[in-house]
Amino acid sequence: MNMPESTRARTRNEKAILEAAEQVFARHGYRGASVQAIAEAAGLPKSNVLYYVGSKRRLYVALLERMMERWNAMLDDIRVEDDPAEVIEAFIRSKMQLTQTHPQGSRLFAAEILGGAPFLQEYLHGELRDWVEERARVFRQWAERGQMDPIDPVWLIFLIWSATQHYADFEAQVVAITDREALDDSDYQDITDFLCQVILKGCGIRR
Amino acid sequence: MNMPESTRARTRNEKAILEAAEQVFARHGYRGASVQAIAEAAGLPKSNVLYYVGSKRRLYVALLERMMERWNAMLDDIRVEDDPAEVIEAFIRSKMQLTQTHPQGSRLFAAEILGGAPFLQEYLHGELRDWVEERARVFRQWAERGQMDPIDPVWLIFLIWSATQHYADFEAQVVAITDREALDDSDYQDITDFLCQVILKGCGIRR
DNA sequence: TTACTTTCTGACCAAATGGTCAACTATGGA
DNA sequence: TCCATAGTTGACCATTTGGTCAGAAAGTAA
Repeated sequence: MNMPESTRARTRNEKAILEAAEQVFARHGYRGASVQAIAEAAGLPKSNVLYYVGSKRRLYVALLERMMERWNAMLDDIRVEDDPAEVIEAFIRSKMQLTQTHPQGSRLFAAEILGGAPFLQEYLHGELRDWVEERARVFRQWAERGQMDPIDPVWLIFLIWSATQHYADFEAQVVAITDREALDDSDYQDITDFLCQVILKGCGIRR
Repeated sequence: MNMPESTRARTRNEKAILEAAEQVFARHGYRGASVQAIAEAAGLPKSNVLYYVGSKRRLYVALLERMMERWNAMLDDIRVEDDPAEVIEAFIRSKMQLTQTHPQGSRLFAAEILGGAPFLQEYLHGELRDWVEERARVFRQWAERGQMDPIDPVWLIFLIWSATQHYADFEAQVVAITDREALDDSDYQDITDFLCQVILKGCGIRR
């Protein structure tokens, strides 16, 4: 990796800006975040941040897109012939891993939805909805075959999303109530195992 | 109710302000909300809003306190002799009702936690933590008696909180994916039944 | 009516907002 | 070396921010 100094600085700064911005946007939402605060968190002058990202709006959109990419990378295929237990467990585990590895991104996403998802309407109504319906179809077939209870698949997907997302979005609450400084790997292991157990059993899926 | 005009106007305006503020704070968080926007939503001049509430900060705190009162009103007592199925089902149902009747308040609360809960540290570490531990103790005894599976009670409480809260906080997502304009009473009935069924069964609670 | 209190509001303020720009300093290839 | 390009930044701008205040308006009680 023998890069010219200029591009090295560029990538370094861009990374610092994205990281800082994700933090600030997650904490305060789009309106509540200030370019000044982001610049300070990145250790750069405000003008320099704007030189790199163009505008606050574009920075925000770029972060949302990065998060959607991570999300999409998680969403693998599914077939009726697959084993329900395996698929749903893998689903819970990968969603939980996303939460654990990108809590800031999770919170950024949450803040966007909380605010009425003004930038994500298209994505939610398009790609994501299709993905949910595709899964739902398979879940219903599993239920018909008696491989799981006849529950509404969409509510099940929301249950998994909410239960996992919670540990990023409500981290402050979780940490306060469990009297920890932060959740560590073994906590996340425990929680993931707990969720797999309760949800699979709750849906009548044998494993 | 024959009130003098002055007090009638006062109560009317205060109500309008609280409602408008809950909406704006929920949508944009503390920093992102502007007194101007709240005033417009309440149909009053900004100066008038500040005349009533003193400051943005005090308005925000008053709203959080109102939400905590609603929350506390929901949290009833629990004893080891009670029936687990009944208690947990009632718990899920009352939490869901809070979500349904006060979605703005739910979102306000969520935004506060997302931002690191700067105004709620005390409450989370005090009252709420005590309440959770009290419940957890009883859950553990139920598990020992074989009335439910030996799961971590705190994760269970978080599961119920997250799964219910989700339908207020992520309403924009739910609405987009299910292609509705809004969730109605029968939707909430279905979801509540679904959650009771899956969670009770998932915890090995017979009913 | 009069006297007094409460409600209301436009004008105003210092500070912060997102964004522009001209001037400056690297950097890297010729 | 020289030059063009890229990176950097403080000064600056119009607008918005939360909040104050003087005084107008309206209600209340005698």
